[in-house]
Amino acid sequence: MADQELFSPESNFEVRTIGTHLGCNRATAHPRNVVKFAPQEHVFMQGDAPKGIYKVLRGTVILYRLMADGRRQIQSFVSGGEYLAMTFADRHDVSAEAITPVEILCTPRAMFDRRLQNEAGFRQRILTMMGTKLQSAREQALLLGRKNAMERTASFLLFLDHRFRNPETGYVEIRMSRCDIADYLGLTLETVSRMMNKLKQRGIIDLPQATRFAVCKREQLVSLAGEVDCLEGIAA
Amino acid sequence: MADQELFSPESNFEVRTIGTHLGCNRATAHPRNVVKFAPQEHVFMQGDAPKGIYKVLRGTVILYRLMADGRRQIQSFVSGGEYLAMTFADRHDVSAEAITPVEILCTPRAMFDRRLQNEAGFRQRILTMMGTKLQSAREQALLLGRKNAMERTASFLLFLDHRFRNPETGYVEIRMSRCDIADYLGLTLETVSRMMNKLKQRGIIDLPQATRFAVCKREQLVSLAGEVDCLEGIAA
DNA sequence: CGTCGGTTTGAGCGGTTTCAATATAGGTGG
DNA sequence: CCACCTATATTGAAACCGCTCAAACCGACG
Repeated sequence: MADQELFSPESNFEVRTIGTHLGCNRATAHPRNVVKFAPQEHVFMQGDAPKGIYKVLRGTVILYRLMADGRRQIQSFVSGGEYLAMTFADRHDVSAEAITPVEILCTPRAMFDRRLQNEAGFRQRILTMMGTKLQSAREQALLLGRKNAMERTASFLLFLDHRFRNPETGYVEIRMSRCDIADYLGLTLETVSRMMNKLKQRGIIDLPQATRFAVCKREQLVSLAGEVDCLEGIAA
Repeated sequence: MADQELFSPESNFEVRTIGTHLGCNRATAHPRNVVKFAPQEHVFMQGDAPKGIYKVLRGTVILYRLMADGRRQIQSFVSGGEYLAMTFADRHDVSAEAITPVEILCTPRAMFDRRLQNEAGFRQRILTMMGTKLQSAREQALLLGRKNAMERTASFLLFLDHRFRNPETGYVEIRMSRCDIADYLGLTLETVSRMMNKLKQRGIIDLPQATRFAVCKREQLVSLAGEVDCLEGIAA
C-alpha cells in the first residue's frame, strides 16, 4: 500500500525541515507528534537514546549500521504504516535515514505500553510484526551469508517486482541508487550494475533506463535467485 | 547460566529419543509438555506447521536455513531459558536442530496468548526478547554483509569468550564443529580453520586443541573484529 | 553547451573457495 | 595397551569471484 511511495513518482510534498535529529520537544510542537523529514535526513542515529516508538506514516526510511571505516550495511526498508526500530533497549543499534519525504509519528513509550496492555488486537499486530521482521532479517542473513552476487541481485529484483510493480505497465521504478542497493546486498555498486546489465543482456529483465526495469523471464530469474522466497515480507 | 551447557563437559544425561519431530501428541505424554532431544535431532523443520511456542529448558539448539543445493546458513544459537522461533506465521521459516542433549517445553499457543494478556511482566519480557533477537539478527547481517573472514572469526571468538569463558581457567570449550562455525559465519570450514590458526600463530589466542581456546591479546582481537559490539546478545 | 552526480564498463588484483593431501583426536576391538 | 579406523581439523596449491581503481558514458540541469 503505502510502500508504493518509494517508487511512485509522488511529487515532493513540502517538507518542513526540522533538523537532522528528532527531538521530543520539537515533536510535541506538532499535533499528535508527527514530524516530517526530507530525503537524506536522519530520524535517529546509532547510539541515540530512543525518544519513543516511531511509526512511519508516509514515505520510506532505511535502517543501517556503519562500521568505523565507513562500510555500511542496510538492514531494512521501512515504509508507510510500519514501525521503525521498536527497540526496548536504551540505545538505538541502527541509524534511520529518510530516502523519500517522510512523516513519522512518535508515540511515547508509556502510551505504547498502555495500548499493548489494553488492546488485544494491537498486541497481536505488534507481535506478528516483530515476528515478520525477524523472519526478514533471517532471510537477509541467508542471502548475505550464502548467496553469490547474481543470486543476491536476482532475489532483490524479484522482491522489488513483487512489492512495487506497476500493474498497468509491468515496470518497477527503482527509486534508490546502485549504492543503496549494494549496501543492502553486501556488494559493491559496480557489481550490482554488472549483474543487472548481465540480466538485461540475457533478456531476463528489461532495463530501458537505470531507474526502471521489468521482469521478462520470471522462471529464469527465480531459478537464478536460488530460492523461492525471494525476500518476501522484507521490511513488512 | 544455562548457556554454559554448550561448552561445559556436562555428562550426557539419558535421552529418551522420541523421534526427529516433535509431535504434540507425544509431547502431551510428558508432564508439562517437556520433550527431550539428542544431538543431531530436529525439534522442527523449515516448512512445518508450528505446534506451539517452544522454550529451551536445557541444552543448545541451532536455527538454520537450507538452500536447495545444500548450502546452509545458521541463524542463531538458542540456549537454556530462551524461546525458540516464536513465529506467529503458519509455517516455520527455519529448521531447529539440537546440538547438545536438549529439553524443550512446548506451550500451546492459546496458553501463551493468555499469559501475554494477563501478565504485564511476561509481556515485557517477551517483547524485550524479540527486540534483542532482532538486534542480534542485524548484528549478524553486518557481519555477513560487510566483514571479511578475519573480522568475522575474531568477532565470533570474542562472542564465545564473552558468553562461555570458564572464569577459573580463562579458556572456552568450543563444543561445535568448524563446519557449524563456518555455516554461522558465512565462510568455509577451511577458512575458519586458517583464520583461527593465524590468530594462534600471532599469539593473539591460545589454541592448545581444536576444541579449546583462550584470548591472549584482547585489544588486538577486538581491533581485528572491526566492531566493539562483537555479536553481544546473540541468541539472547 | 558544460558541469555534475550517478551509472556503466574494463583491467588487474586479492581474498576466499575449491580440491586434495596430510595430520590429529577419539573410539573400538584385538 | 596398542593398532586400527573414522571423524574432524589442518595445510597447501590453484582457480575464481567479486573488489578496487580508473576511465568513459549518460541524463538532468543550469
